[in-house]
Amino acid sequence: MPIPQPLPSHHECTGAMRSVRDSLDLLGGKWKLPIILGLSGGPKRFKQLQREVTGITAKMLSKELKELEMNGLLTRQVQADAVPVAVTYTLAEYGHTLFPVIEALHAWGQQHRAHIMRPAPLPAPPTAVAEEVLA
Amino acid sequence: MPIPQPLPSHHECTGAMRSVRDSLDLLGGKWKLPIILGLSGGPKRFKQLQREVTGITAKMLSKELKELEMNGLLTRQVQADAVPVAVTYTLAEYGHTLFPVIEALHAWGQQHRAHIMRPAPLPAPPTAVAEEVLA
DNA sequence: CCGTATCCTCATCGATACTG
DNA sequence: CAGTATCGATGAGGATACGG
Repeated sequence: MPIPQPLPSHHECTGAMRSVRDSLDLLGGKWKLPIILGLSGGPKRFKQLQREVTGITAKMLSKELKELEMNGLLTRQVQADAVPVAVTYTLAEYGHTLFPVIEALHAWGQQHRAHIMRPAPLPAPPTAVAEEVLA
Repeated sequence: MPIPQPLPSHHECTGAMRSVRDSLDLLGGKWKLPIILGLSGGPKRFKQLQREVTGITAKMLSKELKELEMNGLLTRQVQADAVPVAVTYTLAEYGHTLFPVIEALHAWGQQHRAHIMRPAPLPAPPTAVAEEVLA
């Protein structure tokens, strides 16, 4: 089964906003990022992934994986010969292009939490800390 | 009225994810970014902003502005002497720290839309195009 | 003009049970 | 193991009307 790609049109958005909304649609929701982060540690089976992404139900995991696959962010391999069937999910090359985005969100979020706790005049702008995050 | 800052605990998230969720909570939803983008063009009045952010209702605009103010991203000035009252919203210095994040979302979203249309092997990674976006 | 109050709809997400 | 089916809760967001 090839990968169809439904994209919300966001016809109401003017150019710049549309791209931002596209990203948010894909990364938003409760589980997309946790799943991607989980897979960034290497290919995983369904159940394995469910254990890693704490709290997610089979229904949600299945649904989210389907969406991520449709967008080319991960690939799905079935070993039909095994009993019971084994399915492996792998973060696609293309999925790696999300890392800068995730890193930006991570850096700002981290900085913001500190900012809220002790409102300093001008806290240092976000710096690169992505690598160990995704390790 | 000073600015209280409620922060969802995300106690279920392990370190890295929590920061990402913090950011997504703040930028997620339908209107946060459009409002910030709208204010990036300079201070605006309530009605003015509502016209700029097409489709938003007074209720949502009011609610979102309150949240953004609580997080220190914008400031609210009231000219009580004017009739009728005039209220001006300004993107705070701190709000500017979001630009790199917005830029990352914008760049990836733009790249992704192209990627979906014509799946090239390795499209050029996101490049800097933030400044004119926010102009 | 600057909002708030009320009521409503709908998508998202969770719980549980079940199938191949 | 890898999901699907069904039902139900919750909250974001919209429509409309009204108050300061």
